[in-house]
Amino acid sequence: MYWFFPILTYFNAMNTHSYNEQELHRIEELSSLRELNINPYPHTFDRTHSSKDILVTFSDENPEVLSSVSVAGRIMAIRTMGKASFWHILDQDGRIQIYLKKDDLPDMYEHLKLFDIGDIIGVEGYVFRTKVGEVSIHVRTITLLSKSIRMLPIAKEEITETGEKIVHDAFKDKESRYRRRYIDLIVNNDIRTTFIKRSKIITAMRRYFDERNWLEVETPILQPMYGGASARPFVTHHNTLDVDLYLRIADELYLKRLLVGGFEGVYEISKNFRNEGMDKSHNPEYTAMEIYVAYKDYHWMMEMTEDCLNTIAKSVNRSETVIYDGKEISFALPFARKKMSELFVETIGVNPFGFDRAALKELAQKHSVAIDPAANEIKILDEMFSELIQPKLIQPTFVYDYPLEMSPLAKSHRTEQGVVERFELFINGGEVANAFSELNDPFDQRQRLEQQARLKTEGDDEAMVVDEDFLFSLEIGMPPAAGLGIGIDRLVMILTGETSIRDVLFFPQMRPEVS
RNA sequence: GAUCUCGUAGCUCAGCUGGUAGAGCACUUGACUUUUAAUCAAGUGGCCGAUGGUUCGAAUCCAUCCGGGAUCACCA
Repeated sequence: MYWFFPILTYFNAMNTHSYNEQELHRIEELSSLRELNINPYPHTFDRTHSSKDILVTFSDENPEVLSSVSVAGRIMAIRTMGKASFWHILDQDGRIQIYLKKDDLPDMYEHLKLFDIGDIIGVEGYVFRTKVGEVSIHVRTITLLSKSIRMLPIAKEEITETGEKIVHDAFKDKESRYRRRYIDLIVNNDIRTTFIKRSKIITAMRRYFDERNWLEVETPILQPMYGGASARPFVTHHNTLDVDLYLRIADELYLKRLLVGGFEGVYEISKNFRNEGMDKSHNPEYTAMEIYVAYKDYHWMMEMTEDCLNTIAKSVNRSETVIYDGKEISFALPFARKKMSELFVETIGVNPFGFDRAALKELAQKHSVAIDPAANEIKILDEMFSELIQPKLIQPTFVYDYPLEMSPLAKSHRTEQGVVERFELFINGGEVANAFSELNDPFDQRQRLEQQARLKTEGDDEAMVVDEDFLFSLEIGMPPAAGLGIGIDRLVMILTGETSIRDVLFFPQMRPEVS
């Protein structure tokens, strides 16, 4: 049947894209393959091993253990020496060399010129070690599994005498890598391991919570009213209901409703959306983990947080330390704990909690912190903290006991006035986690939200809105509880050593390309 | 949003104060039955991000725009 699919058939399906000369040549190869009765897109292939399986299993003493293996992967290098060829194929675990010899592939060898870098193939053969010492597969049968039409940017890897790996002509243009991440993943081995580690971090976190019988739940992304954080939302529209809906900025208020509903430990790993700027540590959609545990407070949560992160770090890095941005970060227990007010005293010699606006402005000026003239007390305080103190918090540090006005969903401190039971975890000067003893007094919560609503009418477009149903749920009664949010992307950045959030997201947000 | 910087072949990059678009890899053809950045020989391949301007002449100079990166501002 295949000979009824000449190249003209393909032209009908390829009008929308432009092909260069090399790509047109590959499309011609498709026709040649079909004329030879070689299906360029078969349905399955049975593998016995991955590349890594073979490399770790092979032994020179007992090579016959691997006398018949089947491996599949993408052709990454072709070195033809007349009647014999050495290729490298890449599967999820890495590369392995295959050896193709004309004598052993009498029917296929001459057709191998129809195979290109980028094609996915399956091979069957026996494993041996070449003269030069590379464990390789001596191929008995080769099967085309997917013909590649587009050029792959091929980097060449050189192993120096000292064993150092040099990559020549690596695919490194950031824009192309982000826009065509699938190519990046094929070609740049490091980024693949980063994403594998990202997955393992999330798995380790989930395992930690599941082992403690906390329930993973899902709450709405499309919300009639947004809340749980201070941020500007995305707005969308539901046609049938004819209402505007918001993409969630946090899942806090829904998870607390579940505590009201009787669940005693719930968590969600959620995509959140914030309609704000983008930079090395902000993407419009990002992943957060929020967890709420009944009958606990923020002291307990601090211990759980450090233990959880310590467990994850050890699990994915096999080490309590990681080098980040040239600094050694240690996840060893316990993490440092600093009261926010004490940090102020340590840094500027005074605790500014409770200062009026004029006094705060003067203090900010004294320490050269630029302040928006319209900023209220809390914004000035916040600004001073993030300018003067936050950059110094390199090792994991819990900062706790925040000013009440900064934290409308946190419970008032049991002994201190004007302070809430809240902590944030900072690593390398960046905020990684945020937690409180959750406010469950419905009257206090109403006052705080109404204060937020006033700020909103005064022009603070990140202030929260009053969610009456949430308040109603608190009136039904929420148990005392501790809540924690962790920025997953930032945690992944630190544990993988990546300094841009775009390098821990498969598909970071980009401006659309104009065609 | 502001400033700086980049955009040349599929990839990585040269291209100087304006004068016929270059290299390596990749690709094509040929040689080579244990190579590994394989090698050797000969080739193909470009709207020089886009649009205007200056000029006899623009990849190069100028302006605007479009994308990216970095820094800053806002935020997690």
